[in-house]
Amino acid sequence: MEMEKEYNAHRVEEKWVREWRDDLYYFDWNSEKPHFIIDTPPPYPTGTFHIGNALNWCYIDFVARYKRMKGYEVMFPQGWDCHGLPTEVKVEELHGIRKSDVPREKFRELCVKFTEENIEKMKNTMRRLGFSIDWSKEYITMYPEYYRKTQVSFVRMYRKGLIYRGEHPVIFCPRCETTIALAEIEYRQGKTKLNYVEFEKGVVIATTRPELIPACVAIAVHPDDERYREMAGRVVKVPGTEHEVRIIQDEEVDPEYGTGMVMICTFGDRQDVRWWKKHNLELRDVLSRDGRLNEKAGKYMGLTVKEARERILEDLRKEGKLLKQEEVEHNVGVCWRCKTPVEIVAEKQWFVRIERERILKEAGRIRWVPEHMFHRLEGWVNTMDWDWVISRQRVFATPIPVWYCRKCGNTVVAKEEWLPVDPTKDMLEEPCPVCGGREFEGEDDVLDTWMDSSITPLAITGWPDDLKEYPTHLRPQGHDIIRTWAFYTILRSLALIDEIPWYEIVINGMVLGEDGRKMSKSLGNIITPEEVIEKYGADAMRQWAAIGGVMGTDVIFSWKEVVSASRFQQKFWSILRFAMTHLRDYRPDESHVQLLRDTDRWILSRLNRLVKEVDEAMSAYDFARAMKAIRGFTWYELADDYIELVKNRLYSGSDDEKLPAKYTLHKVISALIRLIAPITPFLAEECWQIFSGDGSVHSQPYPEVEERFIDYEAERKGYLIRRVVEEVRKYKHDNRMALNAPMGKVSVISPEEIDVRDIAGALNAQVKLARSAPEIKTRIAELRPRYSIIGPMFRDRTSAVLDSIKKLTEDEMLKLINDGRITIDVNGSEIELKREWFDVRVEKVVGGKDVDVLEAENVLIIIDKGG
RNA sequence: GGGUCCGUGGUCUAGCGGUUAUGACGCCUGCCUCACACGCAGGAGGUCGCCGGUUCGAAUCCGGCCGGACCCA
Repeated sequence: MEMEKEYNAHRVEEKWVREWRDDLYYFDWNSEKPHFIIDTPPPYPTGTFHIGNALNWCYIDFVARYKRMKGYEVMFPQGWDCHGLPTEVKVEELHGIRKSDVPREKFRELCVKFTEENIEKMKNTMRRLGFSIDWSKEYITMYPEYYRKTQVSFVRMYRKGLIYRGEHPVIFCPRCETTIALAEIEYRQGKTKLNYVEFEKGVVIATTRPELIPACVAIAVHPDDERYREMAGRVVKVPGTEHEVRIIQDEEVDPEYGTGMVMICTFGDRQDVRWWKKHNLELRDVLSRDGRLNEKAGKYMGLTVKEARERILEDLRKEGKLLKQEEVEHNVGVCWRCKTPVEIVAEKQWFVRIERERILKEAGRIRWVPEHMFHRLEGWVNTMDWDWVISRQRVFATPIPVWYCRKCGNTVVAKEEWLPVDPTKDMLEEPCPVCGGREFEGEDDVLDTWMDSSITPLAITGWPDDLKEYPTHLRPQGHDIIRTWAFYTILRSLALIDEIPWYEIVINGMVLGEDGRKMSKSLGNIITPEEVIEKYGADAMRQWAAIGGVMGTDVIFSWKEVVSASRFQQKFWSILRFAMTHLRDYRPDESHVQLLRDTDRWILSRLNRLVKEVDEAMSAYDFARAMKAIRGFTWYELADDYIELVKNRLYSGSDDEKLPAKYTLHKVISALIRLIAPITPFLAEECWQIFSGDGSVHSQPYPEVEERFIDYEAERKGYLIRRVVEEVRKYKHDNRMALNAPMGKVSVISPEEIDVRDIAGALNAQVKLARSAPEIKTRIAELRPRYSIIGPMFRDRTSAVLDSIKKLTEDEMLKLINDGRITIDVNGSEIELKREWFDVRVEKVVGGKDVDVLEAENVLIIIDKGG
């Protein structure tokens, strides 16, 4: 097969997308190989697989392909976390309806159809990127076979007392008209007015939320605050209302803020909730879920929060009770989906109990990569003071499998064998176990989407019917969802089966735009995977992902990196193209090992150390190190040096000279193709077909380190050979000679025996090796101690030793060089110095005028200019 | 306000106790040398954020300061 000069990434990649069969990646529970199960993130099917997803999946795919080649049976499933408000909103827009305009069931169907289409779109991108997903393990949370599992998890946790229904303040998003969990709040910084409001003479509170004055249930001051000490216990009237509140004391009041007098209302913020609970205060829930004040707000009833704010301030001003307003910085909690400021309301909701100590203790048993990401979880768990609200007032979600008896109000939770159910349409067959009533109200709240996605490791391992293996091996995810997905999954796994969900969790960073900022529409710095593929192909993009950064850190998208990645592919292709002209008919034969020359042994040693390094880096999820090592070796050692050195031998050497070079080239190419396979699967496959044609590269074993080839002496010799060639090339360059210009006779004077065959080939010169050069006198110009040797050897005596070295005479230095050692006196004690502790720079006195002398390391190169 | 991570040539980055600080991109010079001009061979460019401390020796360890990012209140 003729290889084209240019590597055509698009043609190659599209070909393999078509030709690879899905069953190449099927996971088999019955396989004898050690299993490696990855609990992959189920993305939200928005219809676009964005570049952040791409980074995450590249990492997963590197691991999956690497582990497969290392002999593991790898499960790389793919799920879709379908439920949730964004889809509801999209569907409403798409059909120009409100969800209440059509029957619940009909609306759900529209959402399902919409989601299915989005999944299809995203799958195409994922296939094009070459991810080795086991599509037979795909799960979709909106389908009954999955959400049945969510419902089973609900029922089991309810029976264990870990889920309860109760009245407690919860975060509420007026825009989404639903409760949300603490984890779903974001904070936005902004400016607002701090209002000084006089309740009575001497009782002036400072508040940023005057609209909640009707919800005031107490006034608090710091117990040590001299100003208000005698006021504690007093009862004051709340302006604009008929009710009265008491002044109480609490250490958490900040005397410095405002007047040092704070109004507690139900509820302005989470601090209010804490005070309300601690002091057992009355509940004045003036805010309804439509975002308007209710009858408890008296004359302000029916106003929105914003309107109420204006009206109340106006009234206060009229009465002269608004003493002053000042601008302050404050943080407002907003809904993470729609960025609307959230409110706190108290309502009957379903909750999951949070066992903080247990979760932290168990989470500590999981290996976190990078380690410090565990602190994120720790920090989050330690600030959670409420349980997890799991009921949502939405439609497109897993139904809560519960009914309420119309007669006695008893709560009936479904039995497992009834699941899946939808209590809004499935009626209960059995009578109420308490009163025997037959009339029930189905729960029409639904479950938080995280209830679906927090059981993914269980779902993929067969729970609840047939749990095959647990914990899973790896959870790869972004640091943005530590407090949600990671946290909830750990919680649920412990709650349901008393086991951690995974042995290991690796946390990746976010993708930033080329300007180093978060990608966003408004900044216009969004890059899509599609445009990267279109310009440079999937492998180039995957290389960017690999090399972009260390696990856990954010990665800046960079076209430059993508371009240099595609250049590397061309380089790799060219190397293969060269190699194949010599390997076409070559069959590797162990008898060729004895013919290996210094350059061959050098590159083989380097290759095997490369395999070791890349293997270690891959297993530590350090893809950047792996990729950099591969690139560096391929480009700067194999291509620039080894190939340049052996070219002459391959083109015009004898068989005994050619065969070891071919043997070496074969080894190196075979290993390299397999090393790059997890990162650039398309390039690797194409190259493997040309090189070997023996099955898919993705079914090959990972290269093994062959210890017999690791040879530091060969590496030193190889290094010397490269240095000699480098020096002479520089000489040719400086003398404006073409690099391949013939140059007559060259003598290499080396203290060590090195093979000059390839030096001669690379320089286009006759090269002879000599051990000594009697016609050249040398003078020691500099004797530089190697601190890395001398320091550790002499420790605190180093300075003294160095001083004595400085005092060495020329003769003593010569003796050291010629004999390899010399004994000197250091503060009265005898110390033997050795040749190898020094770097030596010599100046030479040349005998004949027609000779140039170069030096590399300890080697002299004498160029016969008469040539 | 608390926590975490991070400040290395113009830009990005490796190194995290021991020679003259790694590499890439960009820049300059020369070369179409039979794998590759998406290339080859050379070259210029750095007070390793600042100040102290530990040490024979600090980009590297410790403390403080300055600056940035993220997470949380």
